[in-house]
Amino acid sequence: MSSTSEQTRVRGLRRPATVSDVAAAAQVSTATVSRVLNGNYPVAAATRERVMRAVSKLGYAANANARALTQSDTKTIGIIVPELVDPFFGYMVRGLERATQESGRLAIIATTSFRPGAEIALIDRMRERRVDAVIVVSGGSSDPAYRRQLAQRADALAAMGSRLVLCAHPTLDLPSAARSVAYDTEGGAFSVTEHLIANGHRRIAMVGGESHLPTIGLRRDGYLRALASRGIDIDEDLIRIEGFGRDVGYASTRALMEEHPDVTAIFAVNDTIASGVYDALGDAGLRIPTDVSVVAYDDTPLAANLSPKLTTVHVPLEQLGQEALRAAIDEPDAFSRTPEQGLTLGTYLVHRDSVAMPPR
Amino acid sequence: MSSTSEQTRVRGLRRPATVSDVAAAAQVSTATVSRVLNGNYPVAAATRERVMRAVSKLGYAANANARALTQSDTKTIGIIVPELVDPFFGYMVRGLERATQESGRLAIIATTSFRPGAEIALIDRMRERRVDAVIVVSGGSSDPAYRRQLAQRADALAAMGSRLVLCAHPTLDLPSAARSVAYDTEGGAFSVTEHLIANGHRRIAMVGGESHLPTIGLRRDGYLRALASRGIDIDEDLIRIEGFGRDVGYASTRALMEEHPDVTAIFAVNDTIASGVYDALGDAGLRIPTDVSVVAYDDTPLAANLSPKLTTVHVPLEQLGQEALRAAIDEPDAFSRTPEQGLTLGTYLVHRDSVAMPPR
DNA sequence: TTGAAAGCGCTAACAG
DNA sequence: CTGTTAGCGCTTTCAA
Repeated sequence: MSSTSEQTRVRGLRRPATVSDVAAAAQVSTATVSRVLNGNYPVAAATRERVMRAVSKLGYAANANARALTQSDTKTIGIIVPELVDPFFGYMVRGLERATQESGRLAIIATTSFRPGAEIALIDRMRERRVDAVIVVSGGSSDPAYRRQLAQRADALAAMGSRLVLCAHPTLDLPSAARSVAYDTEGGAFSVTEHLIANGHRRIAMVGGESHLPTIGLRRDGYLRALASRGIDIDEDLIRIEGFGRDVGYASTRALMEEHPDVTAIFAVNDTIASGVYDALGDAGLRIPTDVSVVAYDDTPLAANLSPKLTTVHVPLEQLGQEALRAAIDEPDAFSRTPEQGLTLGTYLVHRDSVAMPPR
Repeated sequence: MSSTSEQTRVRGLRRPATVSDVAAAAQVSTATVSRVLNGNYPVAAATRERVMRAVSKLGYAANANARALTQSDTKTIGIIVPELVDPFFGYMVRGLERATQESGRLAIIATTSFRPGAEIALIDRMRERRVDAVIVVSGGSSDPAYRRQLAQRADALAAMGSRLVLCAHPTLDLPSAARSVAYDTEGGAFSVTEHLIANGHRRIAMVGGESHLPTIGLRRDGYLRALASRGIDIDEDLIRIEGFGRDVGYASTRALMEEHPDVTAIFAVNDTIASGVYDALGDAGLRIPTDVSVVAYDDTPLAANLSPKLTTVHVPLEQLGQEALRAAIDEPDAFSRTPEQGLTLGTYLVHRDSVAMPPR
């Protein structure tokens, strides 16, 4: 009881201990304190000992802000993401955050809740913090003005020795210092649609998504290309890009099957939508995959939990995050394996139980 | 093309602009620049104009680290959480992060992946950053040594004008400067069990969780108290606290129903476990709620997506996060509505379709 | 309304 | 091996 340590006894807003305090307590100079703390310079064992004792006695914690002032980096990464709860973003952020900690850094994570303009504003706030890099996950829009702003921020960051990395983000298509780590969105959509066609389907609908989102555009592109490559007519009425969420998947599917009972397969734009599709089909008395086949995109845990288990496109979410961090901190040359526009990770189809041949 | 701005033209690691640069460009002193930027001091309109022009010309972004050195706060909150992808933590972090942004701050978010010891280490790293407060979400353990360390950190933070807030965390039960925001864990478990009993159930099993986690301990306490209060014998063999995850819920339930076919109701320790219970029951040819009733805890979106929709205990996750942030930044007196140990938010039962009277 | 100068806590020459 | 000192970029008295 009587040995309560110094800093716990003195309650209230006292000034935290500084190098000088430690130096005084250990009877050395501040330079010596700095040296033992950073361990990057020879110091006599006895001295070191004395300093360490003082450090723990005073509960000293070096002021990272002061340190940042003299160093070129801050050991901080900025991460901007639309939403944290959604597993699509969640897994990417997980990969990102873990890699950040492994690199000895800490992550400032900020969400935009899809607010337009929020990304740019947050990049600026992170630039003030002098983060080693800022990583913008997905989101964004195809608006040219927005892309121009992003490119401008990329250059501003580069000018101060930092970096902008786009993760699972539509390409900027603009000369800029931004790096980018993406996945093969269009290709995944192509192969999953192709898979349906190979199974004999011709009347294939596409459900879910927001038409202004670049990612969705790419998924549709892949779908269309697959259809076209097999000479199947495009029926625009089978494309129901009417929003996100399970409910939307449900409603769109109910309407779709009512109007087009000849549809034998549905490509849900992501796993969540697919679960709505499942419900709608069930309520309409249609069995999966006997009556209608269903495929989706993302391969979140949900896919394996649906019944029948969902055939879906696997996106290497966590890996995307890891690679984005590498792109953020790697030396320029180490990253040179990705010449210009950046790295693109492959996607692949995970075959499960939601696809069969169409009923006759 | 020719009007490329200054900072975009000069590529490479140039030193970012400073107040002095701006001052020089605007022909004023650094003090004046600081004053217009902070807007907390009268400055002639013309001067202000000149400064602002220089700011945008140079692409100046104030160095937050330097600023932190002269200010008492850093506009940064530290958040430590076991995992981001899990919706239980996800929603809390969402509430936390949003409230943080609304308060004009940015959040450093770090995950522990349940690594023992990681929390303490991360608190220390955040203390170096001089965060305005660090919020530890859930996790933890009932280990006394750990609790002592936490209490010590709480005091160390308080000593430097910061603060430690425990969110949905077991109580420290130790005198310390830590604040705490929790939910009525035991009460929720009590009422959901009580609900089952009121419906006529006597053979009520409990499935899922890790016995060393304090939260699970409290959920079991509520369950036991409800049983005891109605004079129902406790059968330890109906308590299957064998781990987390859907798979565990499945396996435990299969074994349970095999050994105790007289069980008519199952209390799953959370929604995820419940989905495993659902599957197991289904595979065993048992219908919900006709043959066996199921209830759970958390009320994540999953609950409403299961069929039949799951009756579960609602936990105000996002609100918990918001309140934790309030506790983190509120003036001492404003927070005084929570006298000592902190705030406890209520839980309540959400009645859906997974409970019925037991079969005869 | 503006400027000069001190100082926040730390690190990195540069001397000894 | 250790100490002195000069900043890093900003805010803030104190004067003008």
